[in-house]
Amino acid sequence: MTRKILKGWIFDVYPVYGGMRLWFIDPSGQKHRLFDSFSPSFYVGGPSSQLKKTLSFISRLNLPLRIKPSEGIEFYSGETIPVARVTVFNPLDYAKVVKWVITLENKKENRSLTLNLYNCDLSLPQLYFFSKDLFPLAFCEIGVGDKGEIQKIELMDLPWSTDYTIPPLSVMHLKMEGESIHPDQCGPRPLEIEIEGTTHVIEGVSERETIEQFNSMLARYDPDLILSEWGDPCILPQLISSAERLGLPLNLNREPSRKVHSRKEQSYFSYGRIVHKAQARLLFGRWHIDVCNSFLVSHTELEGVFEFARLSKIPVQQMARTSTGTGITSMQMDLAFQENILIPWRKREPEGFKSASQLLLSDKGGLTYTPKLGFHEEVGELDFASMYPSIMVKYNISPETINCRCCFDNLVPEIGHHLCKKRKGLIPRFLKPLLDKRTQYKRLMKEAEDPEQKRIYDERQSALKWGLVTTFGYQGYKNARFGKIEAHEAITAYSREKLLQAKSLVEAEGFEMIHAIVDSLMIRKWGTSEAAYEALALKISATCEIPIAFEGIFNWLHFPPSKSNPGLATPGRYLGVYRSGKTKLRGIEARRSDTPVFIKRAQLEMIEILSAARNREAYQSILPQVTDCFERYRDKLRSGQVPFFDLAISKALSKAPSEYQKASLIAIVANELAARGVRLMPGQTISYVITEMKARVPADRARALGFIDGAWGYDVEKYEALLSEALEVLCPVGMSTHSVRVG
DNA sequence: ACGTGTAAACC
DNA sequence: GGTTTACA
Repeated sequence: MTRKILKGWIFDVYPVYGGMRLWFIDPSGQKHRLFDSFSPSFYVGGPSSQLKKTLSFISRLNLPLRIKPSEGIEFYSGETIPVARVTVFNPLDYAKVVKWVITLENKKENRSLTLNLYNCDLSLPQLYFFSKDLFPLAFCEIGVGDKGEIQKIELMDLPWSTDYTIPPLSVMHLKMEGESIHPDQCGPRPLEIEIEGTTHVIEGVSERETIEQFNSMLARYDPDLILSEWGDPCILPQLISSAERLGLPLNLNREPSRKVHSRKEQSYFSYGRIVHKAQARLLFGRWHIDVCNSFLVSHTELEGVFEFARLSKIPVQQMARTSTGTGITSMQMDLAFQENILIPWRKREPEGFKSASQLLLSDKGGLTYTPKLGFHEEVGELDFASMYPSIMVKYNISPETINCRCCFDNLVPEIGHHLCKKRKGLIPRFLKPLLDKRTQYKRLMKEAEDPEQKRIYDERQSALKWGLVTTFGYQGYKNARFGKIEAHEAITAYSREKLLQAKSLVEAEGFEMIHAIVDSLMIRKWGTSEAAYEALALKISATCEIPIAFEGIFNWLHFPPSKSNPGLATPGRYLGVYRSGKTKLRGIEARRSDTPVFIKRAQLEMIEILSAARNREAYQSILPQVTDCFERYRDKLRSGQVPFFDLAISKALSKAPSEYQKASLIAIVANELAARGVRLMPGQTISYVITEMKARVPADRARALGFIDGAWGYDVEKYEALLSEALEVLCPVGMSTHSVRVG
């Protein structure tokens, strides 16, 4: 038996008969199709008579499996309990066996006899990576037999490493020609493929030729990654169905004889909001990532997906399409797995009893103050860094440590909960290295000289930030595997205490509060130096026992009046410029996803002009320049020459088009699209241009971006009004004489 | 398979 | 005043 030694990266892993297919890429970019034997296990616990019956049933299933007495740590109690370990020899049988046990359980009438299942609802790649201590994109050395069977894997990499490398990937970019509009929501356009710096447009040819050209492109370049725009909901399904119809092969997969895996689209209701997940097309031995169908790609680029895949041990294609919540849950499950903690199948712990007075106190969330209205100079900002995760680590907040059976004296402020002092919780143990890794990336980012390296570190730290934020959110989510509402309440209770402590400290030092919200303070004492702020931050950190950082001093900071209550400012809508020249924008048009790019561009340009102002007088004297800028944009609008794409407003549907009661613009356009045969699911985003806001016939008020043509014009007056609003937030009361009113 | 509260814009 | 969407 010849034996080859390979060095390289784990690229893709999925179950095949008797084990896992493992695709490996070596430093020269060569791909290796390997096999690793693997038999996944799950655990069953519960009353022994019940357990015996169930186990004797599954042993009669006629599937190769082994049942062995074993033990594991129960998550909530921390006690070691006896369980039966069921090992399924063929991974392809695994889901079947688990399902049998679950259906058997559901048939039981007597609920008190219900069995507990553990480690049973993980995906096979996750189970494989957890049990073999490997992870996606891990660099390792592999001993391979002559049939591609893996004999030995030596890991030369760690998920917690910050200086890892990514294999050399050949990337094919796949999209429809032109602007990035959902292909279902516009007319037909030719396919555009870009690879190795060349762009190919497949245009004006038959379906057959399209498939043939696409196949030859795949054969010629053999890409590792197909990076598409709308590949999940449109391009791949169309290619696949034409190939099927014409009886042609379509070699999207590297694994021969495997069909492309399809996941159906779905809309689901989650806490009063409809979320839409587009259908997905996943490949075997090759990655397909739709940049329009990935939260992580759109917020952190590919580096964030790689970082998350390595830490969560979820394969790259799946990670790109899943939520950060699923990612962090997988990281937590991995930690539990390594410590022999049994991973609960479903959350069964009922919420602890809460009295009415507790209810009033505990459900308050973070503190929010009403900011001081208007224009301010010399305001300093202090932010608690990763406040919620720091609190969870510092106070040992975790579902199994909150209201433990032992430490009744270790009370959470305000609310009646207490926390364990004896056992370190899973969540803090998971968070500590995550917080540290993000700190490291932020430091590396500052030190890096190469801008490309800087970008990579920035994307990775930003991915970890999403992980940290979600960990807090998940504590309050009723179906979270490792979450508990009481833990959520404890975190916000501590956060309020910290902010109040910080507030009274700065006020005692003679600072005036301009604004404070959750983890951030904006304060002023005329003439305070940066060094004095740094000293103040140290003092607060010492008192509060969690780190607060000095962010900078604002040359100016403006809280515009609320539109519904002009006497008050709103906490979520402001803009300012630090002495460093950096701007901070919150809640204004330029930050909103439903603002047309034309308006965004105009507002950002006006803010850019204002960012030169160092104080009130300068701001006031620059305002005429802003007015000039505004007029330039206004004239462009009036000329009628602004492209529709720049005027498009994008919004998410909250219901099916026919269910809208009011003829809002989004309802009008959703119905227009539906009439054109576009299938729209709640949660999907649509884009439209306002054609005539006051048209008597609702259908004339707005048109879908993808179907609007030169016969239509846009509503100049309406867009001018939007532009004026974008200007207005920049004009503080008392300085407004320079602003131009349009009407 | 992410929370609650709030603002704002429209019909 | 109700409905709808978006943001922190």
